[in-house]
Amino acid sequence: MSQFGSRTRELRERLRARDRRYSLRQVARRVGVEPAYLSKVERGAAAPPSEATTLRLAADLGEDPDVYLAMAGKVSSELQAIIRKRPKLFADLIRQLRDAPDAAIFQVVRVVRDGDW
Amino acid sequence: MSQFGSRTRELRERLRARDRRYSLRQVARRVGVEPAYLSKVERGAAAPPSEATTLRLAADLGEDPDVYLAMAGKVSSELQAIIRKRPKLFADLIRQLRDAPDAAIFQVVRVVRDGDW
DNA sequence: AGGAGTGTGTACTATGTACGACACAATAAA
DNA sequence: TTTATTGTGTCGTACATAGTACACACTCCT
Repeated sequence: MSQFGSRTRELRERLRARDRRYSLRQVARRVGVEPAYLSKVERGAAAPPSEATTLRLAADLGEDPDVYLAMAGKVSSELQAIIRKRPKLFADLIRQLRDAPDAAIFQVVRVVRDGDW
Repeated sequence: MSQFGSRTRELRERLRARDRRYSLRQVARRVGVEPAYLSKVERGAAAPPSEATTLRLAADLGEDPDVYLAMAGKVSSELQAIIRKRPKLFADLIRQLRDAPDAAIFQVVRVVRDGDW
């Protein structure tokens, strides 16, 4: 539904063209799941894996963890913990930025990072 | 563990002192759960309720939804959806603000809201 | 030709989530 | 003093999550 599976397969096959170590079975072994399970996930016959498994998969395929979690329909529990510490502040901020253009958000990140404000 | 239960009981009893309609049973009825269940939740014998139930409870007790969800160890699925649409941007931003003082975050909210940037 | 490696179908399962149903004793209201 | 209301103890359960185990047919080396 969120194309997590097909995207994973696409990515893996792309890597596989250059490196035979990216067969479904070998990826499954490195990631620590059964091949049959990964197969089902890639075909969308099973829901995206848990956060932990998704992260190991992202690492193996060289993908960004947050983006990959998002495709799996999740938000990193680490980020959630940060939000939960100051729920009101972060909730307001995030809703405020819901419709802001990418560039605007990026600028906020930069301003905060450079900390001269 | 996150004192969701005891806080709920405390709040409810405070309201009850002024308004008899805040008995455990009547709150449970309005919120749409069984009294036995709410009792267990308040005593910490059951985990905090689902997001939907937590929100109805917060509304009945006049509490902030985001703060109440946070006490329940959750982050609103609405906020999660916003983050998932632009995971990289929001993940960076939130991590960037993890250690920022409250006032700083609040100022970011204000700057964004007033939109003169 | 034979073995290694490949993806997949079917069946099963352990753990967690989120409650409901009912009965009970204690207290408060009429 | 009935009657109603309150909080709670015990038991059960429907559904989702996150997978495992095994067998099977196919393909690729060598």
